[in-house]
Order: sequence, then structure tokens, then C-alpha cells
Amino acid sequence: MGIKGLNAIISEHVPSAIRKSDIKSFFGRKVAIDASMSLYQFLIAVRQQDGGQLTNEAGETTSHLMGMFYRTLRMIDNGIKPCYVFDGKPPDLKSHELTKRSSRRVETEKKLAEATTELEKMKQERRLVKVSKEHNEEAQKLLGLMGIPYIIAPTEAEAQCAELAKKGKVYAAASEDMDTLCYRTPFLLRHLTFSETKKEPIHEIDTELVLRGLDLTIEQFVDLCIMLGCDYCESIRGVGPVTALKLIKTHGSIEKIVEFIESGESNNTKWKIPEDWPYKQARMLFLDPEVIDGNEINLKWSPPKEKELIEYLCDDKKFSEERVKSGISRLKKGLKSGIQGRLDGFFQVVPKTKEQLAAAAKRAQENKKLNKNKNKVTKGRR
DNA sequence: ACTCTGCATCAAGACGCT
DNA sequence: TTAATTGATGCAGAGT
DNA sequence: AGCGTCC
Repeated sequence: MGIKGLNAIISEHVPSAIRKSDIKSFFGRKVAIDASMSLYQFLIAVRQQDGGQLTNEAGETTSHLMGMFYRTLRMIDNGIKPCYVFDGKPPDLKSHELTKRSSRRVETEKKLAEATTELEKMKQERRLVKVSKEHNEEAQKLLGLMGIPYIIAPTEAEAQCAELAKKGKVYAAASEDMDTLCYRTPFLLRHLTFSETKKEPIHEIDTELVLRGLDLTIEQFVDLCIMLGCDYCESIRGVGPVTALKLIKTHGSIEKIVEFIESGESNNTKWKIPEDWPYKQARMLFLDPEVIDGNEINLKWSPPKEKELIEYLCDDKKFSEERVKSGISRLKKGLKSGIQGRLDGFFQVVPKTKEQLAAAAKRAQENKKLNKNKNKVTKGRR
């Protein structure tokens, strides 16, 4: 779901935080990309006329590999070095949202069964697309052969992308997902890929400018996003984007807003605060997500493994050998020209708040417990 | 009249020839 | 049963 | 730019 209406708020209140530019201005930059989200889009969009996915002779889907291969080449051609980040396990707090999605999926399956026209069937089929473990593993294999670095995040890929940008390992997180701003990525790039062919320019959102422009701390900004609606918990019914911003500006935190509403001073009875509302946990997932420390990550772009790449894509997946070979030379050329690179990030250290430090300590303890349990379970099974 | 929320609906990649 | 999009847009309708 | 094709 991302954050509902966040882009509208920023566009309206802080348009200056969104810089519009074309792809050329990112020459020499490294960027982090949410791989799982990309794969999802490729699986939906890369189709034949009949609506079926691209496949090899064995019927194995190749749409995701197709999309990833050529999108990566396009970025390399423009001097942009991508690093892909794969999703890990979703945080526990997301399970409510996920079961909701699961029931929606059942509905879609019903609609598909009832669909009469081919067009209707195609539509419903696309809504049932899911990114499997195999899709992810195949994409990782492809990236490995192309010499493009990738990371498997402990939890949310967006959080890890932001961490890479914060530690100066990449210039920005490239994503359509506005969640990324909550993790305080220095820059968020939207529409990075389709800028050349389509009409939209690249939007470069500067998180610090957003905070300054809205006159909110990062904690207040995250609280705002929780009230707008995120994946982790409900929001206050009856409070939309306009009211949410007004409330956070006036009261400064969800705690104070809840206090204000419950005191009755708001003389407003329509606002319904969710019961057992875990907004504090949601807040911590944004402010201090579980990520691999960017300082421990060394991103490396290597020459492609030519023979294996041809074996995999051409022999196995039936890609055109001519196209793949041309792709290989594009990769080699891009690696050479971009070798000097640009300095990414300012290596600014944002001090952690007391809350963040406390949460980190707590989480470390929970992890210890969790690991113990895991050992028990695996021992029991095997 | 106006503002705001909430719901339904839609579309979603890249290449290369013409 | 090992996967669970999202954001933009437009409209209805409630509330002020 | 439009359109068939990629696999």
C-alpha cells in the first residue's frame, strides 16, 4: 500500500523538494533498487499479445529476466550503476495487512473463474501475479552473471535501500514506493527508468527538504505517514491527509493527538482511534528498521561472465544470442566509462534518538530469544 | 458551496523496424 | 501451503 | 511515434 496520498502532500506543500531532471544528470551515480518490486512489475507487464507471459520451450516464465536484463542495460548505458535489493521476511506487524490481501486474492480467484470474456480473464489473471522464490533466485543468478551487485535485506528492501544511501554506498534509492522517505533516504528517485521513452521526467525527492519544508522532525513525519495509512497498522477513521497534517502540526505526535481526541476537546465524535493500535511499533519499524549496516557492505560491479550468461539466457531461456552478446558489450563498455564514478552521499551521521537506541537493545534481546526458538523447532523436526 | 474522506477503477517493459 | 502492488484519478456522499 | 515482437 505504501503511504496513502503522501506524494500529493509533498507536491502541494513542498514542491521545491521534488527536483525534476532527465536521466543524463545521474551519469556516474550508483543507485539502490527494490528488486522484488521490479520483478512484480515485469511479471505483470511483460506479456505477449494473447496476454500470456514470455516463456522458453519448457514453459518456464522469462518475463522477469527479460525486464531485469534490459532495464539494467539501459541504466548502464546511461552511466548509472544499479544495486538490487531483495525483500527478506516481512515484519510481524505486516501480517494483519497480509491476511487482508490474502482474502482479496480469494475474491479475485472467484472473479477469474466467473469471467466470461477473454479481456476480463486477462485482467483478473494479472491481479493474481505473485513473485515466487524461484523468480527471485533466477533474477539473482542473472545479476550475478551480469556482474551487478545485489543484497538480500533482512526485512523490507526499501529500508535497506535507504540504509545504503544514508551510508553513502549509493547516491539514492530508486523506487516508486513513497515508504522509502520514512526510512530517511537522502534522495528518492521516481520514474528512473521510463524517463527516456515516456513523457515524465525523473523526480528526485530530497527527504531533508521535505522535512524542512513541512517543518516536521523525522519522528513527526513518520507519525504523519502512519496516520495517512501504511502497511503496518490502521489509521484513524475519518482523518484523511488534510486533517492528519493539521493534527500533527498542532499536537506534534500521535500520543498527543490520541490524548487530544480522547479528552473530548476536539468536540468531534466521528474520529475513531483503532483499538490496540500498534502505532509505536509501526513507528519503530520506520525509524529503526532491521537492516545490514551499510558500512559492512562493499558494492562491486564486475565484468559479465560472458560464457555463462550466454548459456543461461540463450541456451536455457532461449533469448536471442545476438541481443545477449550486444548486451554483454554494453555492460563492458558501461563499466569502463563509469569507472571513475562520482562521490555518493555526504557521509553525514544522523545521531540516533533515545527511542531508537532503546528499540535496538530490545530487538537484540528478542532476536536472541527467537534464535533459541528456531533451534528448538529445527531440532524437533529433524 | 466547499472540503474532505473513502471507494472503485485502471494501468503497469523494452526493443527495433517502419 | 512458502505469496501477498501501488499510485493516480474520478466520483459519491457525508460533513461543515 | 506507432506497432509488432521479444521468449
